[in-house]
Amino acid sequence: MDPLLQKLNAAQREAVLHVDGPLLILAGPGSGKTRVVTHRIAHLLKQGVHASQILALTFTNKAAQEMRRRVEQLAPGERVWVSTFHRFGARLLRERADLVGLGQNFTIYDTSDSRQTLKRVIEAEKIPTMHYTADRIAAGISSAKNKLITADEYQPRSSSPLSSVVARAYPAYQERLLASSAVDFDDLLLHVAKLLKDNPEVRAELDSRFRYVLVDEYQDTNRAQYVILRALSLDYPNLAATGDPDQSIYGWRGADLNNILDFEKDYGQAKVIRLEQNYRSTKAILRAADMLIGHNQRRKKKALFTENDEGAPIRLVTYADQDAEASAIAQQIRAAIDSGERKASDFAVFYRINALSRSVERALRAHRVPFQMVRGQEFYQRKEIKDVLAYCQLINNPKDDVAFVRTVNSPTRGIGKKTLDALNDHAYRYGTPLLDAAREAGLIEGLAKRSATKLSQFVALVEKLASRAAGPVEEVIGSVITESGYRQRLVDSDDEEDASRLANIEELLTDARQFDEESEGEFEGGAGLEEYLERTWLVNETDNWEDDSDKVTLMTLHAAKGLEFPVVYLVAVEDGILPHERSSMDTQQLEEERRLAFVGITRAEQQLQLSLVRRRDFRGQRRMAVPSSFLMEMPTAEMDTDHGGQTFEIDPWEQFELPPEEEVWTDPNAAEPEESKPSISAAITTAAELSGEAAPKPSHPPQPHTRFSPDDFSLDMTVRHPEYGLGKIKSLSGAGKRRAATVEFALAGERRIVLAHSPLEPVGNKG
DNA sequence: ATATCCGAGATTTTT
DNA sequence: TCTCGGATAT
Repeated sequence: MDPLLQKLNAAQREAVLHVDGPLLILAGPGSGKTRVVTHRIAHLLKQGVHASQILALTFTNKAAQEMRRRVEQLAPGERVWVSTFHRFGARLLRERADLVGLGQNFTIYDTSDSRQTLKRVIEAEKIPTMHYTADRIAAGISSAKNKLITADEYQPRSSSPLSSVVARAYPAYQERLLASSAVDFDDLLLHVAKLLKDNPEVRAELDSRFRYVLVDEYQDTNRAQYVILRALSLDYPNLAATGDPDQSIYGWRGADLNNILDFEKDYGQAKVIRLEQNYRSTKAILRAADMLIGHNQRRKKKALFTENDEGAPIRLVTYADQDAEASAIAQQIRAAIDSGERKASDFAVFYRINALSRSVERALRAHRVPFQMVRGQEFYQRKEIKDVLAYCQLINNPKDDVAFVRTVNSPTRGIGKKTLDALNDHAYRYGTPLLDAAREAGLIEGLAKRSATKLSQFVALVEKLASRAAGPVEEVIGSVITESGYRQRLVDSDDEEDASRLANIEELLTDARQFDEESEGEFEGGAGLEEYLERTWLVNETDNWEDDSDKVTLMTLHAAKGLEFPVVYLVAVEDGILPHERSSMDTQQLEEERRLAFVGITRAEQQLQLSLVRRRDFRGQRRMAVPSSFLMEMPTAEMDTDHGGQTFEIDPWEQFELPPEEEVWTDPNAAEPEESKPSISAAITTAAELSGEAAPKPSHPPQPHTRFSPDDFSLDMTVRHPEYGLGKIKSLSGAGKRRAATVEFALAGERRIVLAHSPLEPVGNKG
């Protein structure tokens, strides 16, 4: 038999052997998906398909690297294009930038660059924001872009005040991006999708060039990505999509689950293959995961199974508070390492929100357990790095306003806010980039002579630097930090923070040298500044997560996707955290939370511990925690609820009423737990109480003193809030003290308000 | 131009 | 409780 096919199960083999026509691989967790995809590429090559006809798209750099590495193993020397969606978009866009009105030297703005641009636009154009933050507006723009709605197509919905703000801001923002010859992350996809739609000959050419397109994590594609893939698979519909609807956790970023659910509808005669055998986890772990995800409606059913051992039962533990939770975990890990049973890198701790990492970090530190936290975007986000790179951006793309603003007074050159405001006004009035405006500084009214001179000096500096842009990147950056005075400023400073900044800049030089050396072989005379910049834009820190160092890994559930660990701890399996309170109102969002839990659980190979606490201090407030409703959807009866030799005798699932003085109260901004949901709570004797520690003091809500009782409010009623103004009640839930209303305010948008604790009052009619 | 003070707001974040 | 941004003071 073909050695390529050995060690593959029947379903995997079938997928690998598939050549022509659309293919959907539904790959359960740990089912050998990457192996199948890479083997399939190798098989295609063996069948005589040319490497240049194959395009493999992933979401992360890490995934792309891994895939490239494994293809190289199977088919050495073949140059298959494996890339992230965004990098692919950037490449294509550089070739055809003219078609969408960009220069080919366009800049890619990261999230904070684009946020800054939006703020300046709103300010300069005096766009009324109606109390919406730039972040909210940016999110609105982004979600429109994800849905492939362009600035001139965008229509506000009358039901959403935010959308009318977006309708004003979006075109202005987009115009400014274009004037700066810049794109944001979303544009990399939007422009490409639009380009393919509007230019049939380009589309046809690319469709035929990329005969075989493979996509990873298809469940996470948004509308723009869908359209791109579709455009590349019309004449040659050999699209192979790999994914798992049950692991779709980026709906909030625009991922559209329908893309994968409707694959067979979109691509006639699609072959669907299910990879259902799991090679990663024990039976006990897989069973719980499967049972949990079975509660989702929007999915494609899979019959997950494993030939692995039954394994240890899942542990389900309740601790007194988060410190007890964290130190117990740290202790367990410490003990396992000390006994030689495990090494640190065998462990991972997952949490729903970053804020929960604190206590775990502290405890691990206290127990001297080495750990690494996976936090995206560090190195390139550092101020000094961004500053220096901004000079490079400006050299590469003189229209880049963000780079201009960043560099113009850094190091300080006496160009302050006033100067910048005048310059900004001028630039917006004439629709020119800031650097061009600075060139004619002498002509700007309201600008002091001194300021104008300083601006001219800056322009001269930029021109001088630009004249050297063609050399090796290391030299370019070298002259930037010297000529700009940036290095000198840091050298002169006696702030120790600046010393480390200096070190970081030196590190950047090293990085650039490496880049020069690496690209030497690939391009004639090395790759240019632009390629270097593109790499800094599209690579992030998560890619640098060291999987070879012997440390415990701490990360959010989102970051955990695609990884696996022998032992996994999932903390704070509590109502309001997992599922997150912001998701509890909407079934689709709730299902996404369930998938998030599913992803977390299925990362575990041998052991899994789910934990929760009775009392959680969060945002300075103490709350009695309620076990996650997801726990009821898992086989808790077979789990091990024993904790550190101390047995909990009371059935954790016995329902009980909270004593009145310990009543959970909710702050006005927090969502109320669903009333219809059966409330479960752990009546467990905790270690703290056994050890005689005083019972937690009941916390007191601010005393409600309204003249109105919660029952005075009814549906559709018009109400007034001292802060948010007038609004209308859209829905009501809960009863008594917990009765809460969702109010649509004319100015402030939709808010959820717990009536007993709010100054909300009815207006006029009804009662 | 920098220090510092207050208030609001606070999921998740592949690129 | 903590952090970030805007406003104000020095």
